[in-house]
Amino acid sequence: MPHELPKAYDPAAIEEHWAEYWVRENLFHAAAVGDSMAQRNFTMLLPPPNVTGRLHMGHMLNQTEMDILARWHRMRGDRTLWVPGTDHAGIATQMMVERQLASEKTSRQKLGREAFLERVWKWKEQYGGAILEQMKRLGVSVDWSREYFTMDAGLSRAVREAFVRLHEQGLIYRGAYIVNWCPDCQTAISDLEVIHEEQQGKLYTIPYEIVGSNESLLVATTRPETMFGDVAIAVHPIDERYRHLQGESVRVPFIGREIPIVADPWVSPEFGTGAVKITPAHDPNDYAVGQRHKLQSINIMDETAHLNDVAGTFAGLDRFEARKRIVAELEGRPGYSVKDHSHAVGKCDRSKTVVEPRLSTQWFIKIQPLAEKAIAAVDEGHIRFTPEQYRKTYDEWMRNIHDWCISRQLWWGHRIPAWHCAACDKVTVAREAPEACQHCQSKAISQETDVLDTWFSSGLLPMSVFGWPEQTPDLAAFYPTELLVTGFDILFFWVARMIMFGCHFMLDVPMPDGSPRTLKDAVPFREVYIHALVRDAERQKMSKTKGNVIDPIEIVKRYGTDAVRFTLATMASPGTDIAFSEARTEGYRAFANKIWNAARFLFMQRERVFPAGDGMILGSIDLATVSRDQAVLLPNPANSTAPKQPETSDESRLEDRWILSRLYSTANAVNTALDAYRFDGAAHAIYQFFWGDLCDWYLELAKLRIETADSEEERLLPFLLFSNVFESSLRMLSPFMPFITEEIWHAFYDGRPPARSIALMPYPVSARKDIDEKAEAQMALLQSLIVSVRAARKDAAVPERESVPILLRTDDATVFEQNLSTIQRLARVTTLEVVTKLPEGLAHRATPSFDVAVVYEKPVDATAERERLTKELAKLQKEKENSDRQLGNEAFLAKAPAPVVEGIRRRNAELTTLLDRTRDALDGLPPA
RNA sequence: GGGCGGAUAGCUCAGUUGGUUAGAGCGCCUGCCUUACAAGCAGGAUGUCGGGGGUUCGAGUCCCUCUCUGCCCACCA
Repeated sequence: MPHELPKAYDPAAIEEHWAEYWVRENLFHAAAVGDSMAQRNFTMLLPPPNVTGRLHMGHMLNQTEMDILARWHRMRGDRTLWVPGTDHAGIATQMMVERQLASEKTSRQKLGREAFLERVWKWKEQYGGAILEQMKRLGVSVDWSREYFTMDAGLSRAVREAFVRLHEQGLIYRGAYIVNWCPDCQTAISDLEVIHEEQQGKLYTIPYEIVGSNESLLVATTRPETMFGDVAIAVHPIDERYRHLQGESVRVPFIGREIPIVADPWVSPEFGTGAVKITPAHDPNDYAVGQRHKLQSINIMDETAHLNDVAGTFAGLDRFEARKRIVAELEGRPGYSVKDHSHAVGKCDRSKTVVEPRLSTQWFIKIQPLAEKAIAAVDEGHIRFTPEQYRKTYDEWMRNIHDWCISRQLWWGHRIPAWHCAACDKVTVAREAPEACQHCQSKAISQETDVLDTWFSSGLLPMSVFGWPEQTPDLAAFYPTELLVTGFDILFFWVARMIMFGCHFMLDVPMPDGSPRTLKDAVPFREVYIHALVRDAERQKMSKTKGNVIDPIEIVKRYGTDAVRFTLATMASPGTDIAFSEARTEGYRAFANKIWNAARFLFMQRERVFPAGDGMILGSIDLATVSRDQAVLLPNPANSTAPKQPETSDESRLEDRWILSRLYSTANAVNTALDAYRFDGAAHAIYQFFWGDLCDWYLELAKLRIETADSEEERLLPFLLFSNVFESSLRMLSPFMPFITEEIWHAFYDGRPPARSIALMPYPVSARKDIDEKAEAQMALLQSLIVSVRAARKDAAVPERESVPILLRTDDATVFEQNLSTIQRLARVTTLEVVTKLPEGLAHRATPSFDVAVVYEKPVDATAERERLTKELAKLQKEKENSDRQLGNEAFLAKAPAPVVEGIRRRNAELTTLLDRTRDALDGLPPA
């Protein structure tokens, strides 16, 4: 039974089936062993989505790009591995579960650490897979057998190993420093997690009473509530205004503590009053000043940013409430003033709470030694960025890097493998829980309660997913990965950290052949492709608060995954954000529909050419690996009784040679574009070829040839050729539109496909010899004539179905005479007569190579024609003038390369002809 | 404060190392239900390439400058 496609293309009806099929067949599994060593690797890591995540448009763009590349590489024969997984997302997940607990009128504190963690794991099991399920629906060609979670046993072991090694190497230290504290999340966060927002605030000038004087020193601050932590007032050493006060003291308002006036060059005399309050426990600059002057630090707030007892009567107040009260009480004091002041405020990336700089004991990575290798890796070209500008961004950041605060006061995450001793107060860092303190052997030890920053574990992924620190076959086979595709938003969070960790740890792992590893092979990936942001159709950033978030699954339901993928691919030009437009998607659904219907045409013709019942199956004639001439001659492997195929030669029809040449040109364009991550270029080339060349021209011609054929042979050739080109096109399209191509491809082979999936077939490639420039040029001429005739017919208002004679004036009519039947069929022409002069009054078109007129009794609309020709004439004249000017320019003739001059000469000659003909035609019109 | 982008047709965007007539999709106009497809076919209109200056035989493309706009980084209270 020949395979039937339903009349209407319905993505919903086919996509789910194939999505499941690909997973079930484990189609995209890559083995670490067994493959030929000659094979090239193509390995990528999926940027792990948060377990709390739902798929958004950014994911879909990222995954579409990765999937196109993965499928393309796989079809080109590379050993392709794409590893999926999810991230435990410390803060996000903990907050999610805490919210759930709150709705049950309980809290993590009430549950206790252990019960809470159990609860999070339960939550993870229940909801954590949602995003992966969504990915499965999108059909991404990942290796599901290698799916990981960042808190899996193996990956957790890698985290401990990395921590312990860094500690042993003296690159991890613990101490009290000013950190970014989020009072809402109640944990320290890294610099990267703080987002600075310009804000309209106030600058308060506050009088501090000078000890032993009636006068006051005026101090400007944006944060009056921190005054209780003041330990000094600083002025610039050479500031004349305050020189006499250096060494004196002032009293902190409200609490009356005496603090010294110190001189420090960090103070800028121009700002505010030139006198700065120093609050080491709550400001990084002040902390530095405090260190220089050996001042103490006074912490005035608790974890929730409420003032503590130091604040006297203000104790217990929230920091902002305290500010209000303080300001109210200062109101009216002599010297006190307020003015507007705009400044950047740091907020917690997750909770949007204003970050409180706070002195606290945390764990840090001494980052400089890691950064140096990471800088070298990129400098020496072991890692390439696309677009290239990100290399600079990366470099800039890496060179100005600060130590990384890696401890978080959370429960969900990798608990720091350090044990505090109650006896000697020292810390034991170990891979596994120790029996006793390594310093004093006391058994009174307890594990550090802090967990690690989530990015610590994700930074290790390129190693840990392959089994590091074990030297596994996977690690040997797949490290380093080839490519990382990601958004710029996690360039520092993730990309930079992976590079630092990879370059640091992997140097110690020998190469598979036992030789020592150098930086070149220690890098976690060789290329980084940074993609754009997906915005809404109005170029607005998508956000929940704006309510303009586009749910990819919704869009996919309406238009099909293939159409959405194709939309993203065509719009993905590097460096520019994507304004996602449904109108565009609608257009590409139409494209999918076009493919669908071309397939239906093919299958209907197959029944006609090979009447039902003879079991005729088309062979897989692989145009990718055979030359143009062989393509048509290949025997059909599926049926030895296949009719003898007609021979092709130079006398074969123009359109046949042309469509093959176009197929190869397109394969070339697509491969070149994908090599440079130009998804847009690749998608456009395929679109143009499939619709513009194959369907609009070749299919139309083939259809007419099959219908009017006199013999079996005449019918067979266009059909087989169309069939082959179509099958090649499916393979070419497959990475972009995996679903529809899979469906049609299986139908094409009528249930007996040469492989389990089109995704396992070879990708079309081409060589220069496959491209027939002569055929492409001749066909272009022929197309130009047909289009001209159609246009002239329209001018003359010839009814669509009526055929008319045409008159042609040309120097060389060979191509037209050889392809008369093509012209007759596609332009509805009866006879073609070559003349030396066109009669006046007929609808006509002029081109550089020919003049053509349609013979039709109805006269042309003289007014409309005059208008058109006048406009045309003006345009030609302008171009002619330009061209004349250039050719009259000695400097141009002398300096411009010969081909350019030649081109302009040729064009100038054409213009002369065109101008003459257009003038003639205009003169030939009846007077207005 | 430092750095990086963007400005091309009504809309969203391409435009390779400067080189002949600046392109695509959508939208728009006209005519067609031609048995693969009206999610279609055929034909058509549309641009002082943000402003100004410069380099060059030649600039959408290179340089300077201005205007508008987006983003990243940053410890000035």
